Amino acid sequence: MDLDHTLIALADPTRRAILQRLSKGEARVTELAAPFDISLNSVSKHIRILERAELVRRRVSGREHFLTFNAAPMESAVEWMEVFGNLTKPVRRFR
Amino acid sequence: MDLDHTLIALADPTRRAILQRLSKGEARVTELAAPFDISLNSVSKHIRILERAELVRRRVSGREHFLTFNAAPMESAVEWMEVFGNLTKPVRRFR
DNA sequence: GCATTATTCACCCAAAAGGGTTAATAATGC
DNA sequence: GCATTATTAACCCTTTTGGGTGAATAATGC
Repeated sequence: MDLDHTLIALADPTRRAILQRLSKGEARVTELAAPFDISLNSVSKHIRILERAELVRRRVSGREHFLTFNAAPMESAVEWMEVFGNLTKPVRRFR
Repeated sequence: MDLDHTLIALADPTRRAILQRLSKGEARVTELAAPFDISLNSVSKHIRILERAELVRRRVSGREHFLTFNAAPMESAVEWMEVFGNLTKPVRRFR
């Protein structure tokens, strides 16, 4: 399910940090990798997982890959959780 | 982080189904396992992951383990996502 | 053309996840 | 006491994850 990909993508602190950075505006892979003490390659793999979840979109321009944040899947996840939360509250019928 | 445990726990469809069931009221391990075509043991492992995230609480009474849903971590996760979502909207200062 | 830069690909590795089976433990009913 | 029931523990197996390195590809600057 989509929700799987979204939640898996969000369940890692490095990926959440990448999203935090992207929420401030688009960035290239190298820029995203800079603050982390892991290889560029490793960051690239995280980005792929974020792309699979469609939380990140890629625009290639020449040799540069610009990444942007896409909130939609996160909004779906929130919605799912909120519907869920309501299930736990008793439904008031015929009030 | 706690958020890690919460999101990891939520990122599996079997575990979400278990939570759905628990949102309707407490249940024993065997009752939870019944609808799934996987071993009792496997369900037991899923429950452990849900407990680690504190999405599920356990009350042992004799040989029976009663499990209940605890929404708090999910609410934290929603809150995190909503704060996040707001980051993506430009801040309006001095209006 | 050629060195440089940006990024991915193809591997290797260890740890965790998700599944299984077969004990082991613990409480219950008689 | 003893069979039954509820649950976990201890293993095994495969796939995924998260990390690495080094090579390959692709575009740029000159």
